[in-house]
Amino acid sequence: MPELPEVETVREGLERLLKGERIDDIAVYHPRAVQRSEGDVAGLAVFGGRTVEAVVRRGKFLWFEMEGIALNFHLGMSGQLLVSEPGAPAPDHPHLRARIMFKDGSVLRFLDQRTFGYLQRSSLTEVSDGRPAGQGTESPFIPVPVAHIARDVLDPWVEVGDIARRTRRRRTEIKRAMLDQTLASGMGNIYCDEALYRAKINPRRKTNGLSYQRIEALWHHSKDVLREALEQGGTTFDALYVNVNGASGYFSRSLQAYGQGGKPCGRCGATMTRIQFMNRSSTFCPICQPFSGGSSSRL
DNA sequence: ATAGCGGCCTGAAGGC
DNA sequence: TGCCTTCAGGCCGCTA
Repeated sequence: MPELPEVETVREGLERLLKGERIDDIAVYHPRAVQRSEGDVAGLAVFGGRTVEAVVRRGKFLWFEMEGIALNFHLGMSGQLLVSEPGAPAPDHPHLRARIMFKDGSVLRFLDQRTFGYLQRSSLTEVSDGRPAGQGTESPFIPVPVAHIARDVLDPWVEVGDIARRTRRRRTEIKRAMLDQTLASGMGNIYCDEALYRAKINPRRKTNGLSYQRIEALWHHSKDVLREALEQGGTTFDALYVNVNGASGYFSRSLQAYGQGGKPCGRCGATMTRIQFMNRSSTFCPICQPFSGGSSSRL
């Protein structure tokens, strides 16, 4: 499951290996790998001869700036981007969805078991605040399909106070708000559970029933969780193999809430509760993260 | 406009 | 042993 830290690791690898290179050709092996792409599969031909000017990320979206247009990627649930340097093999694979061949002989392969991921040709549009559109660029231009996605919590231009104020205006459950990519992007189920655990907030608490201070603290915890995961996960990938690996070190060593249902809480020893929530699971400590009032209303 | 929910997809894991 | 069901979850698009 590539989450924001994994996508940023991939971005850094692609930037290091492919920035400045020119695309020769793109081959597509599965129709679902190209979704909502301008000109459909045939439209990808315009990338031939164009240079990768920047490799940019906002939330879990990743794109190449290519001389006025974007080649935009989303890895979905199971996507991988693998770079083979010139002369190295780039073999077929049962889940191979596309190959991007570069003039220098490099090959970028897109693999995706569950085909939730895709690549697409997109026009660029200017972001309203005029600031750099994402990690990896100074340009304020963003692919049209990404324009509605908010800045992510690791974005240097984002202000936690601003996210907190907009969160508090919502009238919904706090975890729903955290997963809403138009409020702040990049928070998946795993990192939401971890941040809520650290902030001692029940996932079903209402946004308007929490103080500004607690919501602000929650977003600071969110930022910390993502930064720590990035620091740990970013060291496990070598230069030749830009990988996305759900079993990164962070997952096995550091998770305190996600996947811990039935196990004792690391703080108080109570049994961690797992509930169904938004067609997925949500795990929390019933003592540290109570649903109603009590100690949870204080910091 | 906004909130909330269903659908997309396949391999692993568990039950019988 | 083997078949069937359940689960994982980000994002889009539909509905109210």
